Amino acid sequence: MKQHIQSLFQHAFDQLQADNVIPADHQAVIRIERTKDASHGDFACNLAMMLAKKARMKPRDLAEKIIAALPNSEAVDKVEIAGPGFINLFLTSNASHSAITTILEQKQTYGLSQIGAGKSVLIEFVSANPTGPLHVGHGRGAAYGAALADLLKAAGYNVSKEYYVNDAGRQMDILAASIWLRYLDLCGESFTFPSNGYQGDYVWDIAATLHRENQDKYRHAASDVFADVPADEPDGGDKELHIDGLINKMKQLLGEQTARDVLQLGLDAILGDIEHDLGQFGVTYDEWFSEYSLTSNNLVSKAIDQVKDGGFTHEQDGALWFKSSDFGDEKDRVLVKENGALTYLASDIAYHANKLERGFDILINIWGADHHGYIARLKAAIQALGADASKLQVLLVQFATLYRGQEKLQMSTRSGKFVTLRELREEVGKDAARFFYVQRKAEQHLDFDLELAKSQSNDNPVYYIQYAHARICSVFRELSEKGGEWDIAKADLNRLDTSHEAELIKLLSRFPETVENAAKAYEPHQLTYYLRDLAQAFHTYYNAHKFLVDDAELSQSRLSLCKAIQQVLQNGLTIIGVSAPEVM
RNA sequence: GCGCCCGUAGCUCAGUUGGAUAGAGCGUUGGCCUCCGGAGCCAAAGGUCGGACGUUCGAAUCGUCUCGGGCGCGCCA
Repeated sequence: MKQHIQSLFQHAFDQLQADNVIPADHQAVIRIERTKDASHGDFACNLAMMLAKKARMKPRDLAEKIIAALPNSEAVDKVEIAGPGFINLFLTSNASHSAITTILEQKQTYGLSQIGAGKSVLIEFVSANPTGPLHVGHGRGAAYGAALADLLKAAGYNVSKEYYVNDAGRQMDILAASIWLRYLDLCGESFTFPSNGYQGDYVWDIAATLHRENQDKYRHAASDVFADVPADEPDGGDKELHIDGLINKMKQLLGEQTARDVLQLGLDAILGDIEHDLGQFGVTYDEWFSEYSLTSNNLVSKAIDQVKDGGFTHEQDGALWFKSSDFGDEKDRVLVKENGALTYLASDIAYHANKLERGFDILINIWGADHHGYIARLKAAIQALGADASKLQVLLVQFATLYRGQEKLQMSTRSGKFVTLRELREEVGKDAARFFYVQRKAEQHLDFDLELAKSQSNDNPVYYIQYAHARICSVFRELSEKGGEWDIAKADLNRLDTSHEAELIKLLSRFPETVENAAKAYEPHQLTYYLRDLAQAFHTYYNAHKFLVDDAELSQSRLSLCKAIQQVLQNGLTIIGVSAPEVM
């Protein structure tokens, strides 16, 4: 409908240019807006005010000429000039009601858009180190990423979701060493666990598996393991040197391959746990991309060579540097350390080279806000690889602060209260968690109140919206219990003439635009506000009018409207990963 | 010190990309049918959009400066 209106104005604009009212070379973007106030009609256009200067006319005079040039349309009831020169359009009731029939015909596909047709997007999100279970801090990235993916799909994009698994590097070695040490403990060795090792219970669980499957096969005397290893921090040494010494000793005593096997066992267990957790959270991936696969296939050194061949590196202090400052980064970054080891950036460049090779049109990375300093160097890398920096969109998600009512929860591992995403889900439920995480714009700090998320009242927007859906379902249950049946053929939508109904129909017709705007801006939160508005309008309607009335034509008309509302609530909730229950 | 994000009602936040009288929820106050689900509805009160200057027909929105809060500035990942 909006497009139809726009084409009318475009026609008028062309006409006025032909008549030399507006300079022929002038280009104008015609914007049609929804009105806020019903007295301003359904749509408004500010074209007259935009062009007044060019046409050397008063806005209101120009508006009259524009209106005179507007082609006739069956959808438009009347046109008015208002305020400083707005042109307001009022739709005919038939045109308004067409939204209902459209929704009932298109069902689940109502609201889908084609603005992304033919474009492919890779969304990488969460990508937490597989060294332990997911934290509530990861939840926001998970909920936002999944909702954004579904939103972009709804807008017609071809979307792939990916989790980058950091299964190479020092953190993984520390995990492997932690598992092996716990295993040695289970074998009966006694020693002090390193202060920098992973202390969580899940490490014990993995060690127990290792012990169950291999008995004492990988056992070495603690005295051998700790011989010549630098002292730990509590003993006056350095915790980093201590753990590195233990890692080296593990590789030496077990051999590289066996050490990798231990690592792999831990990795599989933890990653399996993460995948299961996210699955329960309604978040799934198309690809789990292994960082280790990059190194083992030599892709990292290949990527470094590519950057080097482009002339974007230099050597200094025995290290190889990437001249990212050539592309606007504050300073250059190390790719290969003095000791020959690769930096995280090096494998990240290889990873993004791989993403580019796979031919995506848009690469979206969702990161925690604390990583914003990293954006410039990665964008620099994209350019060094010969691609356009704008291809990479890094979306930052601010931190969420957990509250229990007034009480702010400390999310430290040590406090032991409420740390994992699983606990959050178990406490407040998937729907509430998903909704709360996406109801704020990503760049807003989020206060997540557990009490509110659990409360069953108007305070809680999730239940409020779901309740609207369930209520409609309940009306139809009541209808069939009374032996009635919904049949739109027996409806006359012109009977929907109350202000409540006009408001609802207007909201329903706005859904496709809302999806489009939210997708363009990467802002799923726009949907949460839309859904709340729609639910509220329905609850108001419900209290003001009865649907199951003796007047069959009226009753069928109202039921048709209800059915359309139910459909849109369902479509919207689905995009943000929240269920639309028939009973609550 | 430099960079990024945020400052809107007592609290938590929207604000259709520069439009008409700045909107919701919570909280406060007062109301609602023996009725299709009260997890609901109606109403009232509540504002110098952090501040200043600028851009123009028009600014919460754009620009400069300034104040306040969060985060980041490793040969860590």
